[in-house]
Amino acid sequence: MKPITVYDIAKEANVSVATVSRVLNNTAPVKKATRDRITELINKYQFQPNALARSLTKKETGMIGIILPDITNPFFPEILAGFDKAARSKGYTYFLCDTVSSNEDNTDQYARESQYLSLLMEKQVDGIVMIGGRIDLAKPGQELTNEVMELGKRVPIVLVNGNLPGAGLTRVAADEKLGAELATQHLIDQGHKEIAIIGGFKHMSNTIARTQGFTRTMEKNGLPIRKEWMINGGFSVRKGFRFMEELLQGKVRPTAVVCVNDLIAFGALKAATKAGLRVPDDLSLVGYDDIPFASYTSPELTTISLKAEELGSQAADILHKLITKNKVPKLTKIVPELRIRESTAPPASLSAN
Amino acid sequence: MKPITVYDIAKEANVSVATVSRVLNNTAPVKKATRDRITELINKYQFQPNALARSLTKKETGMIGIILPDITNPFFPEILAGFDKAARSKGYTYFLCDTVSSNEDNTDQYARESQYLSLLMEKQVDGIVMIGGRIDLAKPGQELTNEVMELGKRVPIVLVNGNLPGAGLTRVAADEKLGAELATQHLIDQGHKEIAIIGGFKHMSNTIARTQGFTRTMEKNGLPIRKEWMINGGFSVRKGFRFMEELLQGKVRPTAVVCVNDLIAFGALKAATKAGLRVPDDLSLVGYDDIPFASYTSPELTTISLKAEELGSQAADILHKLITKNKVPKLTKIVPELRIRESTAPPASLSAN
DNA sequence: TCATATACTGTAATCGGTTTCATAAATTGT
DNA sequence: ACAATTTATGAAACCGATTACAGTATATGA
Repeated sequence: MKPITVYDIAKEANVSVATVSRVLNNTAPVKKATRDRITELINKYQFQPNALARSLTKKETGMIGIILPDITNPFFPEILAGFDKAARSKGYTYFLCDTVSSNEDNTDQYARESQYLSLLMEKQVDGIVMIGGRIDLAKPGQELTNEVMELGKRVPIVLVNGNLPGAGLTRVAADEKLGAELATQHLIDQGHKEIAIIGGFKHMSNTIARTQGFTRTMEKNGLPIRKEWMINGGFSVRKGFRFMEELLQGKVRPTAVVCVNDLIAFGALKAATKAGLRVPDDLSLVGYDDIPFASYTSPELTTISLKAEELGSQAADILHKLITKNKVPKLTKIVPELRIRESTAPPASLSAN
Repeated sequence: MKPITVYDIAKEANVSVATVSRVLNNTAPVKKATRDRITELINKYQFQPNALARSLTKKETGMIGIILPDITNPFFPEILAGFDKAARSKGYTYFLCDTVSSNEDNTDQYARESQYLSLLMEKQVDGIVMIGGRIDLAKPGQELTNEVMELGKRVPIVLVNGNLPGAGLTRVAADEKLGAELATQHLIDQGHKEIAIIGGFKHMSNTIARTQGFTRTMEKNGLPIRKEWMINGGFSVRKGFRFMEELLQGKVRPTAVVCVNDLIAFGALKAATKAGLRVPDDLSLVGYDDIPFASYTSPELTTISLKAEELGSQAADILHKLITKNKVPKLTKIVPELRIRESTAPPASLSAN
């Protein structure tokens, strides 16, 4: 029951393997009669050339690797969907490498990235996409940077929504700061003055950028920023719940809060609801990321779309260009969009007027 | 800048490639001095053996393929997380093959499955996992069945949550009917008598099983089933919204509804909320799947956990056994669990008593 | 008609490993 | 001290394709 090979086909067709290979790849003219005879055999035996053997000589595998933190976080499947579509249309298949969700102790995400990186090299992938993880760090360790940088010399790498300062790698990224500015300005435009921002980790670049966008917009509008209204320490619904509780315990309460991501916003929504507040009547909430679930809640969540699909498809396009030795910009910025839904409204003080 | 090979190492170490291979795989004794010399060179050059070449002779790649409909549907990432963990611990890397989310016209999901199937064969994967798609059909076409069945003879295949009757393939599946029974009985236990069921497609096996569980439980409890309270035609939030609207327009309204999946439940929740109903006070809702979001809404959704992670990890374990020629049961059933949260309560008529 | 392309095909090398077989060297047992 | 193992290593075949090179047959042109 051995799988059949070009040799089997060649023998039965009374030609050499070279000729079989020629009709397989249409790489040189073959007499019609011969070609027909061969194609017929190929169909008869459902012959499929062994991709390993082919890749070994061709030095290209049509495989790429995508490394991301946690497929269970709904933001990533969105990116992946965009990536998948674009990658496939170009003939690539990809390995999914999740560095967190399969990790019980959660302690060595970066080690896991390294493992995957070298695994992918062994598998001879044509390119690698990295999303999140070490590239999300505000100040990644130099070793980590070097490791990826070295690899970048051997195989095309695209960084999505992150950076390794100094590594000089090609990136595709949402304009995080702009997104936060959009969110904050939207609240201000509605009349809010007492605005808080919650969620994220202060050692992560996206948190920093988003916070910066918030701060800058507040300042630009001459609004005060209260330190106790800037809470971080996580990205989860549970954390969002806690942060909001904390906010609600304060003597003065904000009338609106910018959440560093949608999950935090959901947690905040729950906490607010539980405390008897009505969103958006008593409190406005803006999320960030626009995961699909954002439009499933009631009220539907006003949020910032990072256009995850586009992020993914751009990553694939750019990686492809890199692989085919085309020139690409060092940084492709995706501009985020405000998605106004139901969780934001003018503050009660205003509507009471 | 060519990548270095065993030959390079061999030459510099003054040994033959065979010896290098030996220390690489620990497959035969090598004199300590020689071994040290070689390992040192391996480290020096950061040598990584080419997996293509290795796989070509070894006839095993350590790669598996996982085919699923839509990574954007939060149920699948859960499965994937479980799968990932188990698969990796056994040394596998996997190709993610999404048959829907990257598909604009959505018309040829099955064709896509076929393409992926043959692609995976070319890539010489050690095994394949299929989730959803054609295996979810109540009565899949014979051609589809045959195709997969034939493939099953050449490479191990595990079907997750689905079936191809007659193909005799190994399966891992949640007990769909039991899940629906649990959900329905829970509502009945709370005192509900007027119960509807919404969502799904009646040509799909899971919908059929879930509906059957519902029907059977209602009958067992001597409760009537109204035909107009059984609505299907989709799995999305949008559809759930519509179905619930439809339900609410009827002269008689149910006091509880079983939703064929969580997304439908979210839609139903929105529609109910919009109509001024309070869940669970005025209406109880049970979901199905227990996707992560289920506990993010308020009220949190009572639902049936199919234990997606376990489904995934079992699939990986079983596939591994198949690959390593171990015996496995034809069908591994995962028993679902009722997760009681906040969307169910006794009907108003009762609490009014 | 003869020189020159062009069409068609085969031989053998190659990709980068693993593995069988053979052989030499070092141990062991008695 | 010598046969019998065991250790250590190399030469070469092999996995299943692609492809450079070479050669023959046919076609085209002057």
